[in-house]
Amino acid sequence: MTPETEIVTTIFKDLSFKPEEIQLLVCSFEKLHLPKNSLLLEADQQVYDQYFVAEGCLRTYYIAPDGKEHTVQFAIADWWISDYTAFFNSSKALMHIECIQEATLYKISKNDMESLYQAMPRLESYFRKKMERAFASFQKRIIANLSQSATERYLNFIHTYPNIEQNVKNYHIASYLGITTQSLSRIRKELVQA
Amino acid sequence: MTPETEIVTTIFKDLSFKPEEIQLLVCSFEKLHLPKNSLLLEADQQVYDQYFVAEGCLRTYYIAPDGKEHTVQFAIADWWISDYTAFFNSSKALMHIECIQEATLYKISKNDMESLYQAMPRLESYFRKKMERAFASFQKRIIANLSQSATERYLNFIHTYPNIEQNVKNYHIASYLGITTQSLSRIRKELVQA
DNA sequence: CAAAAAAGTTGACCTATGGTAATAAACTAC
DNA sequence: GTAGTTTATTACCATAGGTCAACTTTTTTG
Repeated sequence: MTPETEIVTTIFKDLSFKPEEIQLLVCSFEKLHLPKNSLLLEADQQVYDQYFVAEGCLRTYYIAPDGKEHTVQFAIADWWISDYTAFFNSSKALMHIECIQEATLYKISKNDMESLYQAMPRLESYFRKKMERAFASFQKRIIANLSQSATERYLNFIHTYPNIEQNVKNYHIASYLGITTQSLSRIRKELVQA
Repeated sequence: MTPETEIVTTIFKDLSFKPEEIQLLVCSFEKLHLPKNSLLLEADQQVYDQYFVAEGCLRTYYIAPDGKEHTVQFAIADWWISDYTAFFNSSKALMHIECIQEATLYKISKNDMESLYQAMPRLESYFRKKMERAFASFQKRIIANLSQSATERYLNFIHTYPNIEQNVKNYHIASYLGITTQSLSRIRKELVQA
């Protein structure tokens, strides 16, 4: 396996490709390394790309007018990350993306994605299904936010994403759950005592 | 225009089709009428279908273990509705779908959808893009739930969905916003006074 | 149109979570 | 290993929104 084809087998584990397809895929992606605490994207920037996380941990967060941060998404190995609202509309980012753990990413532009879809319809199927799963999990999160207490949401989070919990600070988790770090701290204390 | 092709031009306004494609589409959809207050879907039922709303108003809601209802989605003309988590996974519904205003729907099964995607890849593009927009709007809702007060979310709702507001009860809106009817009532009172 | 049912409002009180601030603990870097 | 910085905890008070219960208004139905 050449270093180039590594990209393809890493990102599209479940698919197989003809040599010329591999060539096309390899040309569409760009590998990049990101140090801890760096910003991959800032609000108001034009969003051309989405990123596949090969290694590391990142988060997408929104800064409200009052200055408070709200984490919308974490991403660890095998996840995709971007400001998707902006990416899909080719518009400017509302959110920031921060590297939480030193990361290796594969970047691809929206234009190149669309070309790949044209060239390989089964790729479009693949991403449509990914999109469907992402949609379903966001829907679950909305339900959770509407129906559960902060304690329930926290338990649910550490149960569902144990690999993320290990990589991120408690204040990242708090901002994902929609509570303050102080509240999370109280919740954690109660859980230890119980 | 025959009554059959009406389905196609209603649902896929932006696309054009060959006669044999229209035939295929027409065979895949089933038209149905739904009276006000009826249930289109109940939790625990197997979900095979999604529905295009030609007319009327429906809502998808989740009933939490404590018995409280949480509205996840409204749908008016031109929207699609289902329990998508269950539809995508061909699993059992977590949610209920209720007809709020007498409705005309076009129903299609997941299997038929997949066949259509095979036969017409541009249909898959069409739905992938729809999915992307739905994903983006759910993301915005998560951000709103995390960062805004109940009053802000209410104002945002009536501004964004004036056509829905007219069709639904206040307690539907409250359950969509994640507050009680009493709180919504207080919020409305304050807004009138201000 | 009258009665019944459903929806919406209001008030008194309660609770989960937020805000501020001080402190402690855990990392980081020299 | 110590100083400095970042992160987490704790305490005390404030507040948005929830709960319960009564009441009013609107809608539905015969």
